[in-house]
Amino acid sequence: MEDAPVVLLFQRDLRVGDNPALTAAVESGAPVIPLFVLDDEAGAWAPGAASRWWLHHSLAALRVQLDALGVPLILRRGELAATLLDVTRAVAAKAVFWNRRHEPAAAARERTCEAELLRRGVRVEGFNATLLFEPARVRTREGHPFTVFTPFWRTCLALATDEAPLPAPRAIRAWDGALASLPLGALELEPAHDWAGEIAAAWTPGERGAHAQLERFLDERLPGYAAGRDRPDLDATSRLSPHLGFGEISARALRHASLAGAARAPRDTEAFLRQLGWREFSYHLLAHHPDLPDHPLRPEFARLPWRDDALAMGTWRRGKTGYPIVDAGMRQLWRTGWMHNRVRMIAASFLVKDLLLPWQAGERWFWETLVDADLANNSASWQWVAGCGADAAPYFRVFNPVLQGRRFDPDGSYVRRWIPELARLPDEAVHHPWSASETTLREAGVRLGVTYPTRIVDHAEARARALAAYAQIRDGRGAPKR
DNA sequence: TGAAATGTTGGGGCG
DNA sequence: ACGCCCCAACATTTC
Repeated sequence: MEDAPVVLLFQRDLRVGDNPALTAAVESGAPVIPLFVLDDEAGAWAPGAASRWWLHHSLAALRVQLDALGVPLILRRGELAATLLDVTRAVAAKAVFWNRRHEPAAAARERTCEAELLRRGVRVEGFNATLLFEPARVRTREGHPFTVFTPFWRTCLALATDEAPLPAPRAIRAWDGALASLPLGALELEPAHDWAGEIAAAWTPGERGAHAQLERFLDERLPGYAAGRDRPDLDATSRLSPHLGFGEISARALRHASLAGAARAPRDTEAFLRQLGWREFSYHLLAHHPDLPDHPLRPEFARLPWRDDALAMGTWRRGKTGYPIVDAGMRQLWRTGWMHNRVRMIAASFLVKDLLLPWQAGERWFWETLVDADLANNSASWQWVAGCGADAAPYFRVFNPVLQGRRFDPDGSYVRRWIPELARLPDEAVHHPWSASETTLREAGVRLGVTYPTRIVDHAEARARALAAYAQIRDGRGAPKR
């Protein structure tokens, strides 16, 4: 029994570098069996279509890396606890190592697994590989969870260290028994139709792709990041979010790498770390408010008179609202599985405020279509936009899609890229084609209502409607003011 | 990590 | 020369 193996359960940590559970498993001296379990019964927030596409390719990449280290990746499909019990029994494993997940449902599932495994005499060792600051670690002076970002992040920064990431193991001791694995295709993660064609061209899932992207970011984009990150026309963001989401690279490695250049570009480094901070804050909120994905943190928002308009919802999803910056974003999302963050805010504000459709509907669409869909980030951000979150934008803060477009896509190149039918409009008309003259439209080959939709709502009217809806709930009485 | 409405000020045109 | 008005430009308040 001396040579009983240990199982290494991969979750959202699909990497061999800076992987604490993997390092501990290797250092235990026992043979290591790497295992990934696809749990189709993982509940309402099981990965969406875009995430499943990414997961497929990330697992393929992980398998290649593990093969090079001398161990095969075992793939299974089924309920997590039952599968772990099956596997540990079949190989007589003495321990299971994993990096913890922090989503409440996933964490609860892990606790069940741990109890069941312990009951059968299998040791469990859990690690943190996902967050810089686990939710329980950061507290106000009163000992409460934070509800406001700025003091939260200040407290984190006071705790912060700059730990170097763990090196990848040079080799992993293989188990010499036989253990069946499903072929990757049997997980059925890839979409049936060719929806992913353009997504595939835009990304390289896997740990190597993640590090290549990080190097590009540090060299080319970190200088100027603070100012450029809001410009969807510039390709000035890190584009690391899906890699980070699947744990192909760790937040710790990102912090360490960006701090190495902090002296050269302190403001830009700080701005980048701050984005990691928002992710930490989202996990903090989710951990302390498990129903964050489904229910507004400010309960009165459940009484807001949201509309039920499937037609408008479809128009938004397909990028046919008639507001170019919104439509460009929604089309970028559908075609590449990603949308620039500034445009996410604009498109989200438009759904919630201009269309008065429930934020959960937008949250669900993003969940299905984003390759970087992350339960904490997605739900916290939608609540922020809707104004019902802990540290949310006030509800009356309504983005004007024309002004936002002009400010952040000044020559309209982002709009032109994703809405080619508007490409020939002059700069001053590209963000509001409805106010262009007949001549201008004709010369640009634009026929409103034919080649490009007429706008679904008038923003000024929609804004007034949203403010009126908000007024109904703000005093807690349900009666309109005045 | 807004925008619109409203208020204030000061320069210049003009009778 | 003077007062009046207009209206940018900027500041403040409100949604």
